Amino acid sequence: MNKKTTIYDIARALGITVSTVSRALNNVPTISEGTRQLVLAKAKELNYSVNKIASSLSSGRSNTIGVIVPTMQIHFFAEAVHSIEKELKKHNYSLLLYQSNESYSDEVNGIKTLLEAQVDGIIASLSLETQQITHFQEVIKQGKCLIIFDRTHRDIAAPVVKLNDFEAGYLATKHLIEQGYKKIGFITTNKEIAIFQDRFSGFEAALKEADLPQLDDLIVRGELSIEAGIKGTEQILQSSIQPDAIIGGDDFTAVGIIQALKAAEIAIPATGVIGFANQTFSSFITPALSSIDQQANKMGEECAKLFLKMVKQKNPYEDIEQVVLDPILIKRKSTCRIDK
Amino acid sequence: MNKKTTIYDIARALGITVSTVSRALNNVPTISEGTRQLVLAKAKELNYSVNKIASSLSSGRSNTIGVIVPTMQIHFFAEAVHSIEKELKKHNYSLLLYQSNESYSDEVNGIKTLLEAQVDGIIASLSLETQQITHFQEVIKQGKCLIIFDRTHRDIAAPVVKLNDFEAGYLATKHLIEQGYKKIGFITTNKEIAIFQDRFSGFEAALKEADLPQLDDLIVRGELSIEAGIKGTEQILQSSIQPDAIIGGDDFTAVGIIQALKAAEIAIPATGVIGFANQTFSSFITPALSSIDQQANKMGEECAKLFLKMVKQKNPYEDIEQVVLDPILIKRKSTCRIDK
DNA sequence: TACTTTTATGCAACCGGTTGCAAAATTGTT
DNA sequence: AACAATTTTGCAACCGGTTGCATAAAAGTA
Repeated sequence: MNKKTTIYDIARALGITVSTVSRALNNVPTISEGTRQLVLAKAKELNYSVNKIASSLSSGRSNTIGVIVPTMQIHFFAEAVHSIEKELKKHNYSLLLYQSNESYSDEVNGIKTLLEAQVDGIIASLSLETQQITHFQEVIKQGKCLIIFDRTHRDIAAPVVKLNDFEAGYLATKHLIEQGYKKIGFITTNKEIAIFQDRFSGFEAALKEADLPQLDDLIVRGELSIEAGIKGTEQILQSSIQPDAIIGGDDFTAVGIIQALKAAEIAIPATGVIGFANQTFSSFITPALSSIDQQANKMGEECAKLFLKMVKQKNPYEDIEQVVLDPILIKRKSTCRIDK
Repeated sequence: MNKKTTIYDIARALGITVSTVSRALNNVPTISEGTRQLVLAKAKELNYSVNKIASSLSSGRSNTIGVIVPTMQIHFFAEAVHSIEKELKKHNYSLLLYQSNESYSDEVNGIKTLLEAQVDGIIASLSLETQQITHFQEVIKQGKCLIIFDRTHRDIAAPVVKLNDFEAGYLATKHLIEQGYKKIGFITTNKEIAIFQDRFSGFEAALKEADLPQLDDLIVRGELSIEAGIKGTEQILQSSIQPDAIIGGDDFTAVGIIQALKAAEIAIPATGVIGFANQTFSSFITPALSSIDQQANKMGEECAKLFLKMVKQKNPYEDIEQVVLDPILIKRKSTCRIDK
């Protein structure tokens, strides 16, 4: 492979200047139609292809956006990244991907890397470990667009896209109550993460609204996983009160709940089970698991749109927008003992 | 935000040249320890951060790799990308992500975009539509490292990382035979994609080896999906021969098979079911689905390693390597009527 | 035809680093 | 102390575009 052709080659071949060539290639209005065509033709002839690196350096815009997510192994994030990429691609942005692997130091490093790469903006969801947020403030300080989604942090003065998790918890609980369940358990995480706390608050609110007691024996705080769902359910079943429904902090936990109930020969949906996230598998496990959809795609889309809007503004942090998506209740067998 | 500090600022502050600063920051051995320390200290003081764009332009290396996958919505690809990113990050490479969305023209565009971005290499898995491969040849022609994984194409003269899909089909079938299943059905795609064809060939080989007949009535070619699994199973059940096991072209199809068998009140694993991919959900549906693990993570890792190896060579296409991973049989309830 | 406007192009600096080669500074040798 | 060998640093070109400003060319007007 001989050296790649540059605008200098085109200019030389045509006996014009590189500035003219540059303008022709970028459809700058001040160029005459005639030369534009000449340049385009010659560019094609020489198999020219821009060097975006050079272009970025001189223009100061990289047309690249950085995305930091905990891990692509979590389907929700893969889905969100999918949508972000799909949306931004339409506007000629490329996506630099960085996984924090749920580690604070990796996340800090990710921000550093992306800033060094001169991204035009960063869309991020925080790692479970993250407490300090100076690295995010640095992004803002540099005047780059920053958007936080799903796993947010109240102290970051940047636009946010998230689910109304309170509403999610409320919806799930209210649905159970409407189905006649009264003694409702909840297996969730003991970590202080906003989304999980909010879900729980929604749960509490729905109970209060229906004048139902919150039964502490039915509430387990630990991990979120199939295993944790099983253990949690076993623990609940040993308490003096028998639950007639259990909410899983996420769908994996809910699967564990289902397995434990089956093992204990407790019928579902006589005893109801619901989870959060509406994972792919939720619809086809037995019984099909009711869940609250987290709208990963919509969230990714909104992030992308928000970025496109911000990047156009002189001062992106003028008024900080907050997009709160409504959760969607997906009713399936595991909670429907009345209708259906 | 005032302008970012550059090596010029550091040089000026220290009364030395930018070349010296550059060398100090890059740990070039020809620099004296004294000045290196001075530069590093001043860099920290001024909160300096490299501009990788500038660095890339002048050095000719972007330290970025492009990854093209059909879509992150497919868990296998998300998982592979996860591993690629994780592995390459260790070696200071960043990852530009591009989804072809199973579209040929998008894929072509992806290659173009990544080349323009001056990536040091591209790791790709082909879209279902792709027949022409000139865009990949362009990558090779430019001397950039190209690695194809999973969805490969015989005419691309680049290293490949893939699963031994023949072996996968063979393993699945042999396992069924060992479990005493004799009338084995297969629901697969009608598309001519190597991996699926290979799986089927493995199926045929295992049957032949065991002197079992290949029962055409039990073979359905169409789509791969839960729906297709259900439809396919219904079709098979209507044939004159009743199957005692059915293989799903992927785990989703296998889930459909399970659902259809349940609906027809046919017991599993009296009638066996096995799929391919070992999706997350496979282990916890009822009955737990046996499957062939596709080793997404391992595949990603191997791609990364292969790239790191190639990128060091003067002529990356000297001898083209091919990494073929062995599939792993995951035995679960859905096929284990003997032991366990 | 001469002069003003309005395009279209060229000039040249700039973006922020990297790197081969030469020159200067140090160190070593006798 | 003089000279050679070695280590450090500086010089300057280069990577491949972009863009504000000036100038040349084309078009419009009187």
